[in-house]
Amino acid sequence: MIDINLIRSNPDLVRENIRKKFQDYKLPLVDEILSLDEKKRALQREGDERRAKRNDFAKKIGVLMREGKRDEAEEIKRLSKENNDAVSAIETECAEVEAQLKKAMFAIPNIIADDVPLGKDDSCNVQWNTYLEAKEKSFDVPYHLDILESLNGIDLDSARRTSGNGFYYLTGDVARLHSAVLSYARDFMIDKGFTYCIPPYMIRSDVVSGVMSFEEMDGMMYKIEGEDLYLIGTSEHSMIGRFMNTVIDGEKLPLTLTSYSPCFRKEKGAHGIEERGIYRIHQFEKQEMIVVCEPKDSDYWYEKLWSYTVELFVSMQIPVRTLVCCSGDLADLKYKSLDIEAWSPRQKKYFEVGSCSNLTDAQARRLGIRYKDLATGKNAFAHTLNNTVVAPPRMLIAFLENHLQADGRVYVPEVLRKYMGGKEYIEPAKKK
RNA sequence: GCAGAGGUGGCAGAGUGGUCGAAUGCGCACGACUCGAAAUCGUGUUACGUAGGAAUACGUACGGAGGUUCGAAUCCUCUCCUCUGCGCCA
Repeated sequence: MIDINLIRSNPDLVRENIRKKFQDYKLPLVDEILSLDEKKRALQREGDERRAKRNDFAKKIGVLMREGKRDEAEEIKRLSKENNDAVSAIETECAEVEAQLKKAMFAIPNIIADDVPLGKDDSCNVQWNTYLEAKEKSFDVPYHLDILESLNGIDLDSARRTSGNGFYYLTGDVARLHSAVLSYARDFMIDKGFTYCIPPYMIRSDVVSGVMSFEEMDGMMYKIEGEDLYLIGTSEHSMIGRFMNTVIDGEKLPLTLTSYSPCFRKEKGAHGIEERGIYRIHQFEKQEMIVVCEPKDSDYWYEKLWSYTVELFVSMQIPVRTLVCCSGDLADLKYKSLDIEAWSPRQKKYFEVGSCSNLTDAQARRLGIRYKDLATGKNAFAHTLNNTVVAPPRMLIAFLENHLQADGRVYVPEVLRKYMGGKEYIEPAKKK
């Protein structure tokens, strides 16, 4: 959500931003907002006057009652009642106007950064850089499920019986590798000075509706029956919800946090051959990074955040590239965003393993995340950023494909070995 | 889960229907005193919205949502949270 003052003072900038995002159908919203805003303020002025009157009447009645002037008090009571009817009429209308205004404001996209490339959809995203050489293998790399099976590392049949499609059992060294990657990623971020955090895995509906739209919620969130609780789709939900409607002491900024959580997603409407296996699933685990900072620092942290993920993947010897998200592919709350993609030697292309976003103050304004500015002593909206550190098991696809050897073994990079009992290779299961 | 107690400003803590945005204390800021400090004294010190250049004015907010009333921190209903005891349990 953007600052309404920006629409009041510079509606053309807001319109231009909407055009840049190829959302021309939203252009009428700007004028709609301006007129609703004016209407709301007029109603508020009128309501304030009426309420001032009500307070006045009430005081007078109090005085008259004490003095025992019953009749006069009754007369003012009658006037006050009339006035109160007007107050409730205005309040009802004002609430309606406010609801319309809020709805329209939610639809206005955040102002995007100047350096965001313009484009209609993800086909216009721009490769920024590559890290490590994306080498082709000397042999045909099998589909990740086949690699997992060759390692005796997955049981999808049982998972389908116990939980249905989109779930998995990871077993043996693969399960251990899964944990090893998360443990390594956790320690990696702690070494970068981030505070490790394990958040609630369920959140209330008011937090859910704060962090996402109704459509997103419907498509993603699992609800706990009989409770006002939802399983989180990412730890960002509970990590950002943590600061909802709070004022953070300016001295405590920036908050640099890294959180672990399982993530649960309905993934409504997901299908396709490349999604067979553990690419798109209902349950996965993720190490995330969250930064809450002063506005002047968010550009700095944005660059830091994505570079940490790159560094992490490189240290595990997995080639990655960075892909700058174009204007049309950028979610409405985002100022800028960059995907981290890992190399798939099987598909001979990169695929997404993480996403880094600077939301500037849009998310904070929506959720009421403020900080006390040290210099001015005033409260202001903070900037929020988030980025994936690593999210297995999807990330394991890249891992297995890149580290599979011709003999069927899977190489374990040095940095992970201490989490893998010192193993240098994961051995394939013996054929019967 | 059951029973009891409670949720008020940065903190502690009064206030049980009417000049209450809220006593008092602490903290904090500024000033006086002082060579300087402590102590003391004085002044100030919530947030959000609307109007205004500003001083300021008005409105809203006493966990949250509704209700009663001319008027609610105060009464009623629901709900959330905290504490104490009991129960249950990794």
